[in-house]
Parts: sequence; C-alpha cells; structure tokens
Amino acid sequence: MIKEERFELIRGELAKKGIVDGDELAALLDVSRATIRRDLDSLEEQGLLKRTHGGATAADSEDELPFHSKLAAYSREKRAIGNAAAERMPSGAVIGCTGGTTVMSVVKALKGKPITVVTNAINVAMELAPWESAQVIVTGGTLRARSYELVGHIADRTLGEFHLDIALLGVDGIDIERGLSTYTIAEAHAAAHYMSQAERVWVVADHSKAGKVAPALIAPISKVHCLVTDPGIDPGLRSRLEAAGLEVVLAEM
Amino acid sequence: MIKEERFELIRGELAKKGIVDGDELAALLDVSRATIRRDLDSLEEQGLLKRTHGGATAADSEDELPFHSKLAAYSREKRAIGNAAAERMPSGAVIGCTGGTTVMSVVKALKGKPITVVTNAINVAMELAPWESAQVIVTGGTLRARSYELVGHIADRTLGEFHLDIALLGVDGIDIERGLSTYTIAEAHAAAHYMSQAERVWVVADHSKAGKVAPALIAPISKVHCLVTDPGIDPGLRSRLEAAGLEVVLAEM
DNA sequence: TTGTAAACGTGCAAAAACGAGCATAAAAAT
DNA sequence: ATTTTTATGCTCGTTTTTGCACGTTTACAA
Repeated sequence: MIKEERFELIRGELAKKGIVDGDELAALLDVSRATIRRDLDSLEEQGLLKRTHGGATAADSEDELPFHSKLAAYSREKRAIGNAAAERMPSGAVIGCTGGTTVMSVVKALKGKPITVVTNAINVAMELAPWESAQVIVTGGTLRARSYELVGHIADRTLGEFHLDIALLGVDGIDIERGLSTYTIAEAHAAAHYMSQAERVWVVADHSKAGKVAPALIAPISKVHCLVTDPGIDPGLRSRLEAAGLEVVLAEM
Repeated sequence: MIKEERFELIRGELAKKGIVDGDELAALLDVSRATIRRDLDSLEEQGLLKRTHGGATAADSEDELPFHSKLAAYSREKRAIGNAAAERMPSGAVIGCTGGTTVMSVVKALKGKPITVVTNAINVAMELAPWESAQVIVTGGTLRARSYELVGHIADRTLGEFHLDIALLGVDGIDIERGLSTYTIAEAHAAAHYMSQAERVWVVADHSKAGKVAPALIAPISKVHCLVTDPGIDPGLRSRLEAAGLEVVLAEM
C-alpha cells in the first residue's frame, strides 16, 4: 500500500466519523503508529485535518474560501470603510447589497442596527442571520460557482419587486471617465439593477480601486451619490470626483 | 477513545438533555471522574457549556451560534445518516433541500457529486458554494430570524418553477398516525411544497424523531418513499413504517 | 444554623503519545 | 548494477494525559 492510498483512506475515515484515532488507523492500515503520525502531519500541513493528541479531527470545513484570500488585501482599510458606512446608515433604511468583501465589512459593522437588507449575496445573508434587528430578503437565483452571489432571472425578478432607499455597491474599479466597473458581467448586471431600484447609490471601495477600470462596466459616475473610501485615495482624484457631484467620505483609520 | 471524541460525546449529551452529570459521563465514556471534570473545565473555557457542581449545563449564550449547538445533538448519528443518504443519491439528480441539521449532514457528504440542488436554506447553499460539481439554485425569500431558511411568497413562487427528482426533508417528528411534522408552520409549508414538486420523497431524521409529533403537520407517511435513519430506531416502529410502504434505510455507524 | 455526603482541586505517579534520530528496506535514478 | 532517494519501523528521551489520594469546598437537609 502506498502513501497516497493511506491518505485517501484516512480522509475517508475522517469524513465518515469526524474524528480518527491513531491506534485504530494503525491497525486498519497495518502500519506502525510512527507512520500514521507522519501521515497525519502531512495531511495537516495540507490543511485537510487538525491534529490532536492521539489522532486527528476534521478541519473546519472552510476548505476553499475564495474570499479569505481576498479579504487579506487592504483589510484594515476595508474595516474602516465598513465602520464609516455603517455609521452613516440611517435606522430603518431599506438597503440593497451586492456581494464583495468591502460590502461584507459594512454588513459586519451593521450588526444590531434596525434595517431591511435586500441582497443576492448569501454570505451577506448568513452574516445577518443571527440578528433579529435586521430583516433580510434574499433574491434567490443561481449560485455562481466559487462565489456567493445569486444571479439569473430569478434574482432579477425578485429585485425588481423592491424599492430601495440605498443601493450599497462594492466595485472593482471607479473612474471619472468610465464610471463603475467590475470583473464579471453578472456582477455588473446585478449592481446596475440595484442602482435602478434605489433612491440613492453608495459605493464602498478601498483606494486601490480608484482610477481603475475593470472589464465589465456598470454605470457612469453621475449615477452615484456617495463614495466611502479610505484616506489613501489620491487627493486630485478625490477633487475631480467631488467636482462630478459625488460626496466622498473618507473613513477614519 | 481520544479526548476530542469525548468532547463531542459530552456536547452531544448536553444538547440532548440540557444538563449532564459527572458520574453518568464517567460511566458512559469509561473514564475517571477526574478526567470528566478536566474535560468539562476545558469545554467551559471554550464557552461550550456552563459548569455546575456535579456536572454541567448548556451554555446560554447561543446568540452567536444557534446552529453549532444544535449540531452537537446526535451528531454521530447525523453524520452516519448523511453518509448513507449521500451514497444512495444518484448522480445528476435534481434535489430539493429544506434546512435543518440532518439535511446539512447529507449535503456535507454530497461534496463533489454532480447534482443540482434547489434549496431555501442559505447554509446549505453556503456549504455547496465552493464546489463546482453542484449547481445550486436558491429560492429566495425572507430570512427567518435566527434560522437560515427563506420563506414567503418569493420562495414559494420560485420553488413552483422546478421539478425535483428527490425532495430531501429534515423533520422534527415522524409518526405512523400523524405523519411528518416540524416545529413551525413556515417550515412545514416549505417541506410540503418540496414534496408536491418532487418525484420521490426522502426523509432524513435520527431515531429520536421517530414516533414523535411536532406541532406543525406536513404530510401523511404515505407520501414518503424513503426514510434514512440510524440503527437506534425502535424495531417495532420500523416494522410498522415498512408495513406502511416506506423504505427504511438504517445508516451504518 | 449545622452536619453530612458528594463533588472539587491539587499534587503526584503511571501510562500513553509524541518527536527526533537512526537503521533497514523499497523504489527510483544513474 | 549501483547509487541515491524515499519511506518505514524501531528506540529513547520528553511531553501530555490520565487515574488515584487527600484535604477543602459546596449543596442539601434536618
């Protein structure tokens, strides 16, 4: 029996029982405990399980969170932006939220506020689920692979039934000429739909997005009422954005 | 038996009974009282329970994790049921899923299988999000407070647009006379709707639900094709269920 | 309030598990 | 065929965990 074969069996046992015992594995696979320990070490290094004394437990099944990696970038700035945006959010507002890590920071800071949230991002909904203060409406739709956003005609139809006080958008690019943009058409479409249903449009983005243009265009700057970003934004760009009639809020850090 | 295994069983007992006795645990786990006391100390430090003289009670700060605590009750049985149900799930099937911890166990075991899942539970959707093998459709709707289920006319309308191969239901009670039942009307309504859209109905429930009747009735036993449960079910009850034309699958533990 | 029995905590010794190093055996490369 | 690499099992010293003993504290009832 080769190593990979053992790895497979160990993972199988782990999936079946949740907890494995070193002695049992040694007997089951007919190898020494030393080998089992080395195997468990390897598997732990791959993040497939968590070692304990005497065996191992299933790793907290956050196997592939494509968001965790992104969250690391500018996380300080995102947190500050989240707090600033949440602070300015009026109680009782009906808010439409796209997905995205910056929007998630705002949602986290909104905990406990009496608001209504309409969203097509299930991670936003999950975050608010334990809090009775917020009423949460999920649009429904098809879950985009490796994302947490719902898209398609179901999402569109549901969103069309709501009037929003504020559309809260996270974007990948914000530019004077080209306006708001993001990486995928589906996200751009959802963002544009939120804007069309909303009284006011707030954009949250760290300063690295300012001046950038991503492939999928959403809308011109003129449609945006407020941008919440961090103090790292270029002052000249900020002036031009304000000259375009956009309120720019700099989060305190 | 390793320490983590004891921890899990202690949490399970706690979730089942709400209060545990040190002597009972010592007898059940076949370790000394000193070890039990040390275990309880550890678990208290993790905030998973509250120590008392002679044992421990469930921690009351369940605001943050309304789900984790529930998961502990019969977690071994639920995992076994999840594996058994997932194994019997045909590739490519279109499955409708309610929420509930037992259904979540099945969904976790379905990782990597090529299936289509229609669900009104956002935690189910979150679990499947990283896996490209599954196509996930979320019904949308209003998020029930402190739960992860979407309800209301949006959920109904979306669900009505789908034909399901299998309705996968988690219930709180399954009884010969009264049929399937659950704790809230909203959940019962959702479950009944899944049933009406599905070719076949599978119910997953640990043996503690067998013979019980919860307040909100869903449907009679005759509408169910298959029950996946654990070997702890009363043999007489099992016979009567099978006599009623229901296939009963006992998960291997 | 006071007595009593059960439970608690601490110190200590035994047992189990761990990590590191080394020798052997198998596999791969030369 | 021989060398190099890799994998496995074993030993030994160290760390962690467990069980027991004993004095102290707590809960319950008279």
